[in-house]
Amino acid sequence: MKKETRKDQIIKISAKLFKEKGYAAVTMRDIAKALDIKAASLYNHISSKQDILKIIIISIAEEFTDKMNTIHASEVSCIEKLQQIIALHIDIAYRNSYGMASLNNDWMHLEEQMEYYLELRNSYEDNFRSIINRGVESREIKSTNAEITLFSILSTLRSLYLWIPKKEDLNPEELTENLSQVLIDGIRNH
Amino acid sequence: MKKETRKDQIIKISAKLFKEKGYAAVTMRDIAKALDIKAASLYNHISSKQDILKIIIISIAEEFTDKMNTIHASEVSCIEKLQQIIALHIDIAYRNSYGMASLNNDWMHLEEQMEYYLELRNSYEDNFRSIINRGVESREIKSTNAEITLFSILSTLRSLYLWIPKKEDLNPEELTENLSQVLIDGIRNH
DNA sequence: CAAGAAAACTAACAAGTGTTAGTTTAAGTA
DNA sequence: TACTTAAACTAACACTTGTTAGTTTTCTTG
Repeated sequence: MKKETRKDQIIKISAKLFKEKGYAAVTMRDIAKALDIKAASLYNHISSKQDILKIIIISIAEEFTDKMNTIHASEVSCIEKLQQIIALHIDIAYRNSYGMASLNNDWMHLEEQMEYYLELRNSYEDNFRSIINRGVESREIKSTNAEITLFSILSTLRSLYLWIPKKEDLNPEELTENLSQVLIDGIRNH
Repeated sequence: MKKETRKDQIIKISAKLFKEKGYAAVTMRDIAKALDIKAASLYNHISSKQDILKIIIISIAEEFTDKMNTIHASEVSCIEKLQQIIALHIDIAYRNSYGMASLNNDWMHLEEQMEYYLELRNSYEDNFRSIINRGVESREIKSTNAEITLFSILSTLRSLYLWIPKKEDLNPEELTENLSQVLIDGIRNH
């Protein structure tokens, strides 16, 4: 375990500030003040404000895309794949809830990397859609409009970063279990 | 039906720009350019940039809170109340998807009105929670962690604004029907 | 300890920010 | 037509923005 470099600290504190106020509203002087240094000193470690955003967003997006590829390729039932996707989102949201905020809300401020980001995101969503469609074919999943199914699950998972930091009493395993229940089998009592 | 004033146009185009880039990244000159006038001319109609944001957010928040009060007080089953809430979100997202973006993402840039906004939001959420808890007591709703149930439904509904503009083929009634199905009874085929 | 590198500093820049003051033009009314 | 008001304009303001240049301090290592 390498120790935390100054650059790591900058990324971390920036992600926190970006979550609180959004990328555009955070200034280099805000970031510097949070680390108790001057704004110009940041440039010994990062090359621009854009650079900070890029590092935050692309690393998470790549992790999602990689792990989704693994899940998509694995030989388990569709329902089990969905459970693994839910666990993946919960895991990342626990480890990096600040970064998740930027991924969701600040990606439009990427410049050169925007295209690459959108490729990663589309790849992720295509795999997700493919899993659901496969599930409908094999009759594991109801044949309600598959896009609605995808939308509903994905928007819940994408919002986890807002919710997890407030509920520290719940451990990831329990949350994965309960959330899978709710998303897959609904809330109505029979 | 009063005709659209210049102020209405400013609010509308601002909401659109706020959705695309976020409140902080949109300048008064951006808004003016979209209306083909100069930035200073905006001040004949609104008193500040803050003022625009306040008008966008508070009007929607009040509508949600009002209508939620009505639903909460009505004499129908909990499941029916949930369906009405889903219909309410879909209705507003269809009518004002730009404003919904600001409500979700830019509320932290409210200043004097932030406190009031948070009151409205808390009132809304408390009513929502109360409906779910009532449903658990009456055994209409599963007794899985009620906070997870609330979170899951609410985050799907809050994301509708992102999704509705892309799926114009689907009408509101059909969407309400299908989304209720997914959120209440889940996606697993039995 | 000496030397080189890493990381902080001060000072400044050019561009862009929200907003105001004062003026001109267009629209509506008597 | 004359008058009033609404809504546009130009010009400027004080301040903030991301970033660079050049310098000094602190840390690391032989």
